[in-house]
Amino acid sequence: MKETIKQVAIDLFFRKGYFATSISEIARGCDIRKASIYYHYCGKESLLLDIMQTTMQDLLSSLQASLSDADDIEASMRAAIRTHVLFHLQYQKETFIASSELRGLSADNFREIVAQRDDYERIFQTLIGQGIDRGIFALGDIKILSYAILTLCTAGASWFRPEGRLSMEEIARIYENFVINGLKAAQWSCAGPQARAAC
Amino acid sequence: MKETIKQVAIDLFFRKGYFATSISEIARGCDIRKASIYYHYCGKESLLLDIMQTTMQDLLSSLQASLSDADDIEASMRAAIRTHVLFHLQYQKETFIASSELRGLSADNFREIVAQRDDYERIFQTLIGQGIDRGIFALGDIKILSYAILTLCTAGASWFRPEGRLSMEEIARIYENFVINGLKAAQWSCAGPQARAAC
DNA sequence: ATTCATCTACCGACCGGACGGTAGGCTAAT
DNA sequence: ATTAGCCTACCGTCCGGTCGGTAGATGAAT
Repeated sequence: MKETIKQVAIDLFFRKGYFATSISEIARGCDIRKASIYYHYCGKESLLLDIMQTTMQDLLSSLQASLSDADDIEASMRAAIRTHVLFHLQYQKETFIASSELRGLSADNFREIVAQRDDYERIFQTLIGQGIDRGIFALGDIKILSYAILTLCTAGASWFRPEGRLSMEEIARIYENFVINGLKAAQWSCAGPQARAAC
Repeated sequence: MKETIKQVAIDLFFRKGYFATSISEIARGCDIRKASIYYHYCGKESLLLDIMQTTMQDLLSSLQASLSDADDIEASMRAAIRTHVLFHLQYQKETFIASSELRGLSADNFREIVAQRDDYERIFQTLIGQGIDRGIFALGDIKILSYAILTLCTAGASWFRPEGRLSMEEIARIYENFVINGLKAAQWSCAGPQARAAC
């Protein structure tokens, strides 16, 4: 039942938002009464926290798993982007909640989730930095680039429709190439038009 | 006073979210009582709608103005991206609200705002399509590319801090080049590694 | 096999409080 | 005298959360 509550909450938080979803609604979705929710969860926020914690943990371990068998920087970056996008499309509801309902958390819980998010981002920033150091990627602002890349892919969860025209794999491939080429090509923009013409 | 109410609402909706903000809070921020809000606005939702309408209108006319004196496709695309990013950084609160609080609108108002958003997106899709037709941009899925580009830049409004390290112009330039090069370079990803090596 | 205590999972009823919104009165400027 | 602009006081509703209680499963002791 605890898992049922969680799934119903994920669905409602995704569709209506955390603050616009009431405990009674969640209970109705589980076919139990409101008070029974409090046997499994000590409050509304702990439900949100639970969703966010497991999502962030799964996201992080997905990334780590995908990086374990990549041998060079570009392959790692490609794997990271690909995994990031696929995870966000596959767990669309959970990731959308995790990235848009942070305001529903009290200070302590907020810090905890943001710390996990920062750990996750740091992996990308390290990859970008290594790529730049070895001349694989063009010079650029690492933080801005990481924000751009991550939010770009994360935003996929806000417009993706599973029944849509393209499959998750197709979208992941488009994004992977878009980002990698953006990272590589960015030097053109710094070097000016003559460098571009020389290519 | 109506403008004061609007500005206070923008600030609160941005910081706490639409559903987590109460009319009394807005009134407190304006130093008036709650009931006085209803002299200027007929309800909470009409406040949100007002914010969204003016934001979408300003956004659209900004884009149109920036396109009026661009002569070729690449220049138009650059201007469009630049304007899009700058607008989202400059009117960070308003654009964040407009893109994240759509669920606060009832069906009719929702349709109205989404229609404006679609008009806006269509301009980008047309530009991408023209660029592809004339061989300036690589072949690619126009809708996905437009979503990617727009959400990428829109997301800037969610992490940008005006007091931060980089100015709005610097960020706009990074994004402009990132996207343009992504659009151009995307052919590499379709053509395979040998095409990349040939460059 | 029966008893008895304990625990799990749930329930109906209720609470204080906050919410969005309304009715009607006051006041100062026109 | 009228009206714009704001006020106090209030409404019904719904919220998150608590409480005491209970049916039924479990399990050990008799």
